[in-house]
Amino acid sequence: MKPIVTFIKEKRRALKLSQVELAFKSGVGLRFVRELEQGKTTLRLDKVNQVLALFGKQVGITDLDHVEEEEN
Amino acid sequence: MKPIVTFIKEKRRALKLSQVELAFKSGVGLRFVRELEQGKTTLRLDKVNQVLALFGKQVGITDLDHVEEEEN
DNA sequence: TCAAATCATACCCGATAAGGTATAAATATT
DNA sequence: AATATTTATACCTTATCGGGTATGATTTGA
Repeated sequence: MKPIVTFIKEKRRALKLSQVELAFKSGVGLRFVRELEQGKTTLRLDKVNQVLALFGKQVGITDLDHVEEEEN
Repeated sequence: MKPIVTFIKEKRRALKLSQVELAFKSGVGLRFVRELEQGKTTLRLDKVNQVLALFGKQVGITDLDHVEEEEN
């Protein structure tokens, strides 16, 4: 399972968006996008979803990665 | 995809835990467990993970449910 | 190599999440 | 039915998230 952090970074760059643009398009603050991409763990769920929605994703339940199988 | 809310409620009851016990075992406040099970969307990510960890789960990326296929 | 764009870090402020607790409502147990 | 357990609602306080912004670092590209 790919961490949210890396998913967002990859997806954003794939779409050639800057953090500023991503912030604007998703309606969150720039600060938030930065903290998000830097792996801050105390973010608010709804804000994270707000960003993920831009990529057709949302937060959901996944297995706890102990050893980690990969995919995607 | 099962919403986090329902997953937690189901899992907790399956393990015959009260909200109080769940709160204690996961190390979050009782209030948090309540708000979590009532679908509050502004919760902090790390706290949600703290609870999910008890069930071997964590928060991750899932598809946005438009029409919703079921499973599980 | 220099300039421009992008990103990281740090500060302040207002809003609110989280915890604690108390009480009421609802469920379960006897 | 009466009681005990569990859950919901409400109030208060503290800590901090999120936004804004400014500055410095890093990356990109001309």
